[in-house]
Amino acid sequence: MGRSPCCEKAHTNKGAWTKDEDQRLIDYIRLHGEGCWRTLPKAAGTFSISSSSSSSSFLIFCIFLSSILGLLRCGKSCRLRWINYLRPDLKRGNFTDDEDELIIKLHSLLGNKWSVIAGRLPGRTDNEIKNYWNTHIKRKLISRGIDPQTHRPLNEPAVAATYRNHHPTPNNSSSSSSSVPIAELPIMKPAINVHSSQPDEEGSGTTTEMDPPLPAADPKAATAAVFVKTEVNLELSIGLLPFQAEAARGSSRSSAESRLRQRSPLVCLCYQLGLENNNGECCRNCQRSYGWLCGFRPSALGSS
DNA sequence: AAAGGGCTCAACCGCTGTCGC
DNA sequence: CGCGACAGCGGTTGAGCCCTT
Repeated sequence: MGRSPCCEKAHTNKGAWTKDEDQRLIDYIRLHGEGCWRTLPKAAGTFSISSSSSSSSFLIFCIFLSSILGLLRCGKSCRLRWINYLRPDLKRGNFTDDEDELIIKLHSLLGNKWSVIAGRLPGRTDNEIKNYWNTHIKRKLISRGIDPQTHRPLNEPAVAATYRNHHPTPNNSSSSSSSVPIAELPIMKPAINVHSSQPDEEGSGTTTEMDPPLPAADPKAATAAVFVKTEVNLELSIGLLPFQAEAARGSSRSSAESRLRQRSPLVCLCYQLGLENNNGECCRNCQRSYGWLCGFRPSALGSS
């Protein structure tokens, strides 16, 4: 179950925004800046009604106000409208081929982390990229014979399929009994040069290389990418650790972490990046020498 | 010209993570 | 430590547009 809706549906406008509503929102944000989306609508002439705070007098006031203004939008709707449509730095128009390729490469690295991908494409929003992916790029990849989810050939050799059956991923969870040496497997080489350079000052977002690192303002996105000047082999193995084994370690972790642990199993990610760990350290969970991100939970890679 | 099927994209919904009390 | 409020994310929906018949 999620949280209760941020507004009472009966008292809010839905659907397309009018120019008047847009202008009201722009004026308010120009004056006060972004943030406090829940309180913004009231101040801007639209308003939200929290189900927890709607006293009857306030409700009557809201209804009275709405009859005058004819505007009712919840804060969430305001935020979305601003971010996806009204923001002055938005780039309008078609995606360029370079942007296409960058999106494809970023998606192959990050999956459906639209907000992180959008962070690498100045002037584009996560919603826009998500829509564009679903309507254009998916088809483009399929026409190239590439699976848009796995970024692997649609009718790839049986050997690789067999390997993945043995090493299931979220996109491929079936099982098989045969085994193939890792060395024989085709390696997904995105041929992306990931540089350890300075932040993207130009913000052009038009390069087909994934050269500049993610902006410092987006540290989680930075975590998700790899900043080493090399070609990256993104073969990835994921192993689930039993809770009991973890509990046996008897670690004294924070309550927040214990709460997190209740939600998701500990995942050992050993990135076979084609890079040996310089320090020669081993992952304590799987004993692989090239693991550098081990023993964290899937949410640790989250984008928000 | 009309019908209807497909496509696009703005907006909504449900959920998670974080923070403050 | 538990709970509620909030911001933000990704998936989904549906109105309107476009194209074909």
